Amino acid sequence: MTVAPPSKAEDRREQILNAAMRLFLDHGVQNVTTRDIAAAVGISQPSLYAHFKSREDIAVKLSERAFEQLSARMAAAANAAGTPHERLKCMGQVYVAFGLEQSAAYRIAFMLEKPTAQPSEKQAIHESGMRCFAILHDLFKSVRGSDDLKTAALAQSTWASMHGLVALLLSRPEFPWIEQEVLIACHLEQVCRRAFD
Amino acid sequence: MTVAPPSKAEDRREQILNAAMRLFLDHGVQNVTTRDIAAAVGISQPSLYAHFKSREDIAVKLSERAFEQLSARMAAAANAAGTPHERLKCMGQVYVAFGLEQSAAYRIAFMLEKPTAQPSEKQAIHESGMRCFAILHDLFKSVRGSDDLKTAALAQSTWASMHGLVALLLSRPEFPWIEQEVLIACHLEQVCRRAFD
DNA sequence: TTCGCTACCTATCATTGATAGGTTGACACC
DNA sequence: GGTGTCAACCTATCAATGATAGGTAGCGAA
Repeated sequence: MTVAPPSKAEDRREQILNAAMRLFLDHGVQNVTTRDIAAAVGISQPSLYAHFKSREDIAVKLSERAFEQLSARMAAAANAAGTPHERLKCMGQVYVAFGLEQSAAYRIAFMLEKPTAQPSEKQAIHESGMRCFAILHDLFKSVRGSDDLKTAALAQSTWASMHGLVALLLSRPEFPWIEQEVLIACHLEQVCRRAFD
Repeated sequence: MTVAPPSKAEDRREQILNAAMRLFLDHGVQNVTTRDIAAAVGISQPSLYAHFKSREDIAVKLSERAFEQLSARMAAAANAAGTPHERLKCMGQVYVAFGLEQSAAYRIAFMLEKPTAQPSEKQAIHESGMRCFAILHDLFKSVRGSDDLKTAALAQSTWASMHGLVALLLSRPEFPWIEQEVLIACHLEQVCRRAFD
């Protein structure tokens, strides 16, 4: 039967994704070639195309996978105990920590210029991000008890502030930042204060 | 005398920069080739290398030039009349407007992954950005009357929030944003409120 | 004229992402 | 056993791209 062929192909796919993620993290998404990835896996470069449609496809799949983790962590923060203010702050901590840890995935999702952006691939990564934002938006809707323009504006503004810190820390590591933990704590405090007003 | 040779070379350099900026804005920084730029100017592709060290060098020069404009606009906002809160808000408006208008330069400066980042080129763009941040930082220092850790934290946090909005609007144009002007106004209001506390 | 310099050009690389087409080995079926 | 089929992989090769090598037309000064 063809019920459950835990095919070697699926294993290879995992190997490729793992190797690519490691290389992306170590050398930057833009500085890793398909030949690098293939060599890390131990196969020829064209063999990658038996498992993925393109180089970008590998990156997109990695990003989707990472965003499922982020969704889960954000949902946990949203459903945690505590005041809405505390939950929002927790969500912010989770978001920033995710961006810094999974920097390659975060870059792919939010910081890379769209190539020609095939609707299909872009759509997938877009929906991953949408699910994450929806969790934040829902928190604002439940706290404010409505879904008006102001609520959407506050949620989008809050997201922008969270993203800004992650994006700057990733793209300008040489900047004379104050101690990172202090900066993150201060930023989240500023962002969350009166966030729902 | 070699006093003032308003050489044709300098004109060509300007032509190249102008053509490159237009192409970067129209098609995205990553989707423009050196051949595209050369064709737009009407010269051969290798001739570009008589005026610029590399493709990235063109991008860096464009970015530096744009950041001088930004510095000037931010300085004007900092020295304008009004309360510190008003001046900060004005600076935010200037910053966001700049990022959206000069999106190619903004991307080059803040949103592109560093290649191997030659110290020389990276240094130049880094200093351009530093000068802009210094204007923001000075406003915080003068308002708070000190230059302690908290002051630096607030200034860096504020910058991150500003950057976040620009970066997200540029990188996710397909997101269902509320009306842009409303979002920007709301975001600046949130960021500037109690910014100095 | 002849030097030398500027601003170009054509020809050509090496590196990439991607495709074409063939080969191997395992398994099913007669 | 022979034979077909299929997945997984390979080598060879493209086209596009950034960058270099080396030559040349024009022009002003000695």
